[in-house]
Amino acid sequence: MANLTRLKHEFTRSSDFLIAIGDQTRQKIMIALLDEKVIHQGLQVTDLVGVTGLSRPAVSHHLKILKEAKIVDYRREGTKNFYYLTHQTKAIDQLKTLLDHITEVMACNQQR
Amino acid sequence: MANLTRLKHEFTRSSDFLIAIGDQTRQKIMIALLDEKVIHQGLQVTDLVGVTGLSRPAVSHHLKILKEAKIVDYRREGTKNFYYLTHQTKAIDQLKTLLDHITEVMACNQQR
DNA sequence: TTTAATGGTTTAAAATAACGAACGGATAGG
DNA sequence: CCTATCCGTTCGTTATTTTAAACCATTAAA
Repeated sequence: MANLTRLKHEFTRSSDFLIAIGDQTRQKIMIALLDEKVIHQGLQVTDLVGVTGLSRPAVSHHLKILKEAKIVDYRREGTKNFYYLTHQTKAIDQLKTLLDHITEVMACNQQR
Repeated sequence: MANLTRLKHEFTRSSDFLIAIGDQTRQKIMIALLDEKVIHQGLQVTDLVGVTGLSRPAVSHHLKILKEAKIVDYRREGTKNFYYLTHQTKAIDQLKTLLDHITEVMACNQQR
């Protein structure tokens, strides 16, 4: 009962995140950002254009979505914007919670 | 290095699942199916039409996507199709693995 | 066999998302 | 001040997704 209401909220809460990370282009961007452990100062939009093979406006568009999903953030330096992953695990944790609850409810149904 | 290659594959592997569960209508369908713990014999398409407020072809379409993502399956009884959640946790587990690895790589970057 | 119920598929329309060309704003360097 | 660099935004186009009307197949019931 309350379980399903909770699930409903958790689905809603994780929707943006799910949509954000479901897209192939955005996955490429995230992987590139995960990769920059050497540089560790963020990647410029121009760099990500190279990674994705898309135009700058397209990349800019995806970065906006990732930014709104709190997955990335950026820092200005002159005219340059350095994008990096917010090292927040909040969205990840919330999604994990959702997945756990789904598993839980399924297991509960399973046994009867 | 190999970490990122692995992540890339895991992203690809979970893509269908992410896209499937990111949609609001499909979330409604899944919640309805999770709810049928009393009946526990599956829900008919007509039932799901009521739940979602959409037309039958639309529901049928979403069920197809959920079916291809191995999230639901169905059983025929005469002219009736009873849809239920495959109680497979494989896709869920794979996604959890992905999330764990992301967290891992992020933590690794964090410390330097 | 005829009629009703159930539901998948095809088709076409509508809504949404993704995309690049062109533009403009801000900053750095000369 | 002028020029170049970097990047977001606007706009119109294209691609993809979502949707329902119409159609067809299957099965059950009369």
